[in-house]
Amino acid sequence: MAKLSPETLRERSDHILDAAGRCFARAGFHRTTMQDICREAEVSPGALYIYFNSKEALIAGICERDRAEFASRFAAMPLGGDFMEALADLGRHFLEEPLDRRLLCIEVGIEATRNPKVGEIQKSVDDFIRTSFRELFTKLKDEGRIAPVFDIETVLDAFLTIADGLLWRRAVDENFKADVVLPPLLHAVAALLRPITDGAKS
Amino acid sequence: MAKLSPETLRERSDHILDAAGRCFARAGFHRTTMQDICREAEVSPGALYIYFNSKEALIAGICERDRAEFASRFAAMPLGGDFMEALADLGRHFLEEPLDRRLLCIEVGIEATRNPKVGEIQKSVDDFIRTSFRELFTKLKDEGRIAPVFDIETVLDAFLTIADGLLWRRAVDENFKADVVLPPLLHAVAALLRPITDGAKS
DNA sequence: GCACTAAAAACGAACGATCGTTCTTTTTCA
DNA sequence: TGAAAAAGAACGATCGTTCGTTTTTAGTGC
Repeated sequence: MAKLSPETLRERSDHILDAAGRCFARAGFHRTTMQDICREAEVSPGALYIYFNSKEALIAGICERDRAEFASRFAAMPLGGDFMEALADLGRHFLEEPLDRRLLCIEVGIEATRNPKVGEIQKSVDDFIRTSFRELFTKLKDEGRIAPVFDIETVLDAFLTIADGLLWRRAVDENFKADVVLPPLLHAVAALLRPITDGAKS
Repeated sequence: MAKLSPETLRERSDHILDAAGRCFARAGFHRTTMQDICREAEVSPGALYIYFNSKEALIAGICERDRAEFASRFAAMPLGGDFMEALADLGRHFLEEPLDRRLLCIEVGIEATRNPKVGEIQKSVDDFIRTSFRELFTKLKDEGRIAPVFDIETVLDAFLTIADGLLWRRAVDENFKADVVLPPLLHAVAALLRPITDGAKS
């Protein structure tokens, strides 16, 4: 008796995760202390350790949640109609995220190269994104709506590299302006995909 | 009397910096301990602190040296003749760096967002690179060798974002293959610059 | 060229601070 | 009221750094 309801448990765990996310984004994984997170979440160490039994678990938790959110947001993107316009929308949406999340994204990416557990989580997002775009590009090619000069896998590599450039720059460059870079980058991507408009070459 | 010659001092300081660089690349700035660096350099803490009086100084030293090396290497690049070929060379050269340096590059970039001293160093590299390419693109445009659709500054932003994508991916993606991504990315960059070949539009 | 010397360089045990984590106590709630 | 949840002082480990000691080194007189 006196066990908190699953919803309450989930609520408090999320609350701590939120606080941890802010701390990690602010100072990086290895410079934020457990005390920092406790202070940010207004929770005692004892309470924190009920929900996460190590700092590692907290990092993994952040990564996992970040992954899930990104995947679901990405999956909800409508890539059916005018796909170049949809890509632009995706880009804009992607670049409107708060600074917290931007830095966290980078932080996770680096941690993934050194922490196997985080590495696995990160890999699953990467695979998800790659697969999603591969399917899209393949479909578009099969339907004759694009005529890429390079094969799909190569175009995919280049496309994802450009996307990573945005990922990096939006986090690191304080003067970053989405509406400036997005048009030329979409132009560059169009050169890779070579979309067919009205059956005539562009 | 019995003071070491400036060359010897420089030698040993470089030796420590080398070791620190390897450690930092391996585990990141904030997870490598001074003991790690001492072990790697085969030097006692006391000796290390003669050459660098804090961990901060060591980080700044690494950044500074990295910056200088990159700048000089970049400045030595021949961008005179066929500039698309020169860009390809630059890219290949850039992507052949050892993994150590790749991860260090990313590490420095993040540290720059949180450590003012590193931030200044990083900014000076960024400015140098941006200025170099701005001058190149402006010259090419004035000479009628390129006909970009967007203005120079916008093209520059997009170009540097793509370059950052390479910077990130070559460090983080273990399956990264330079010879696969480089051709399509150069194709994309060409779409931005629109080089003029033999006076005819491509 | 060789002992001698004084200062610089290097050593490495040890310091205080702070880290992640635990544990005893107190509070909260079904 | 009894067990779960939260609190927060305290733990051992480890961090960056220091400091008393030893070793090395370049200059000196012979």
